[in-house]
Amino acid sequence: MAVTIRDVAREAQVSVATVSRALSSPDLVRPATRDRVLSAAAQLGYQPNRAARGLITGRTGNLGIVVPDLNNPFFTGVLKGVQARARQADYAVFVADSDEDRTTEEQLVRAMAKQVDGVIVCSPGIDDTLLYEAAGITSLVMLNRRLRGVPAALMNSASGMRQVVDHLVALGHRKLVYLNGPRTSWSNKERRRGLRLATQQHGVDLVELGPFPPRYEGGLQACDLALATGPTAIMAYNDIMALGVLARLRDRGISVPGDVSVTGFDDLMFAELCSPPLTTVAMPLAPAGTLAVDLLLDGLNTDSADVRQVDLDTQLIVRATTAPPPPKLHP
Amino acid sequence: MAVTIRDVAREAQVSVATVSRALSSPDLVRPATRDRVLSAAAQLGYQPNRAARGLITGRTGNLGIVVPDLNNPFFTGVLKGVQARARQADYAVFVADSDEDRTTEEQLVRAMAKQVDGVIVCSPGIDDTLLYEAAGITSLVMLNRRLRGVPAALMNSASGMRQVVDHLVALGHRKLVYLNGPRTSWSNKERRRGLRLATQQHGVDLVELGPFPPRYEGGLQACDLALATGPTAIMAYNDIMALGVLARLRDRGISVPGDVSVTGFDDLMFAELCSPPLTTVAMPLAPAGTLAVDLLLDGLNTDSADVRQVDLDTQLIVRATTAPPPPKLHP
DNA sequence: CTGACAGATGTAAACGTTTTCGCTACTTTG
DNA sequence: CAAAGTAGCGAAAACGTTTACATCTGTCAG
Repeated sequence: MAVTIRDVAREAQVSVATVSRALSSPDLVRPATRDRVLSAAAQLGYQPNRAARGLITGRTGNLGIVVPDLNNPFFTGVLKGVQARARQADYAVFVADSDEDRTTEEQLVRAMAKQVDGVIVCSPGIDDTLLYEAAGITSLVMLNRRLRGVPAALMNSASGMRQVVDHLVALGHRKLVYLNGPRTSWSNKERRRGLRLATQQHGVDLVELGPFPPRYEGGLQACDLALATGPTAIMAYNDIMALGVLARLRDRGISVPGDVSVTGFDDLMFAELCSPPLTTVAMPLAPAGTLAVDLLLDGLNTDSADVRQVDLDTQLIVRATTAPPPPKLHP
Repeated sequence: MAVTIRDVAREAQVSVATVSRALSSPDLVRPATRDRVLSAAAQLGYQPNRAARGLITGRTGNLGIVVPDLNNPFFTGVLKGVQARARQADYAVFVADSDEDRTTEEQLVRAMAKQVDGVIVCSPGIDDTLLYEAAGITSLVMLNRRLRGVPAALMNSASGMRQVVDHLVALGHRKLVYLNGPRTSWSNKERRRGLRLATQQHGVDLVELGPFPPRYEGGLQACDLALATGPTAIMAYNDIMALGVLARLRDRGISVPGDVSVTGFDDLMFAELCSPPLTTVAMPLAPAGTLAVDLLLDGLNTDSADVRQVDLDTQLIVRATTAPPPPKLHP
């Protein structure tokens, strides 16, 4: 049926061992025979059977990524980076969607472990203990989550939040409110950390609300609570929530950024397209994806035991939802 | 290292053959021994090595999907369906992003072919001949594209477009303009087909413009051209273009839906969230994904040579961008 | 000239399954 | 009761690689 290494061997008048060597470690065979093998392989259109190779080497040439929701542009952004880098390294990518469910998430990692050389986990939710357990089965790289002894590709949310606060304070805002995302999320913790530091340093008021579901509806709900605290700027956990805030503000006839400023986080596509365009923090999604792959491959190829946790920079994108606060009515 | 079938055999006091049978064709072994094997396997945490199995069966237990752009929510919608159905059937999913590039698209299909039992192709761009060639290497299922002899999961765009026209005509619109997407796209052809039929039948005016790039910028550009033809309703090829149209209309101070109605296509997330919420056509994305997997598995398991091309229904979603046209100023 | 050594290649074992074939023991049938 | 089938199971071959080991040739040092 398919052309095997044996066919190439016959065509090139050598043994299968020589063919294998000529292809995988070329410096072990004489140049003349190597050329004969290579041209024979090319002529027959030979492609090694990865299953057979994997059976003996223990390597699959695959890697996996498990994400909570493929419909979330955040994750597809990193997936895109993962995909591209993996292809360069001649790896194939398994993708699994956990539907935000922790138990299936764990099942997925476990099921993948058998067929991949490593897996990238983008899971705000899943338990530490389960992750450590999974790390025992296969090599792991975490995305946006710090776990002792496990390599990680991190995006510097704290720095992004600091940039937001700096920006708002520079505009003259003194009463800020932050709408929390999920309590368990590492990203939310980081954002709060950056937030606390920056607001304390600037000596401005900060009210924290939530947690809210990081969704449009969460933004709608949070908006009214936020307004009740009388802020001049509302910082949402992410862009989708910010979109909900914007919608609710419009419904209530409150002008953005005239009466109140709004910021998001993530810089998803619609942040640029909504109206007014959203001031937000751009996350290095694709770079984080490629970095995650690099970390994974590093861990596989070098037997050094150093686990690297790399921080990537984030960048405030100023658009049209932030402006100086309105002048005080009763000075 | 890992627990193999031999370990299970020893534990259960049977031969490896019996273990294999107990797991893959349980009715071939006596219930008593089957139970012994199963409990031994469970106790040891045995998981079959898929590479070894694939080596002998010729099946990999994987399937692939190649999409033009992972950042496009349309494709992640179907990917999500694919992923879910594949998992139910105990298949793993390779995903590849071609970055809208035809040559890499072909390379990807070719590279995947070796490691999967079949691949789902969501490619408006790639050549027919290349696809037929690929179909020779592995089993193929097309998404939203009709190709003789190749199974396909199709979404009935024509019907969706008909629903749009019916809706607009019922509101009283008589001058419609359609903004074409890519000429080569099967979906665009289908939408035009439905459009032509419906407008002729209703006897209303239709102006076609374009093709435009199916993006936000395409919508901006198309909007001005559309207005110049004096329509009361603008139908965009897809939601993203419609978003551009809405933005441009707002900039020009034209009220939606007061002065002009706008419709999109696809019902992506932001269609519901933008303002005003967009009247559009919902596409069965996830169902199409699961259908594609079913078609693929059908083709693999049954040796019947019938190729099925299944149409899925689309559904008009009326939101706030459509209304009766403004009364004529000069009657 | 001999021994050792290096380079190039071949032989065969191994990887973990599935599956064909054959064997045994039992059941059915004439 | 003999012949023929059948159910249940084990032995071993096969899948397509990689790689440890063996073999062979030639070169070089002594």
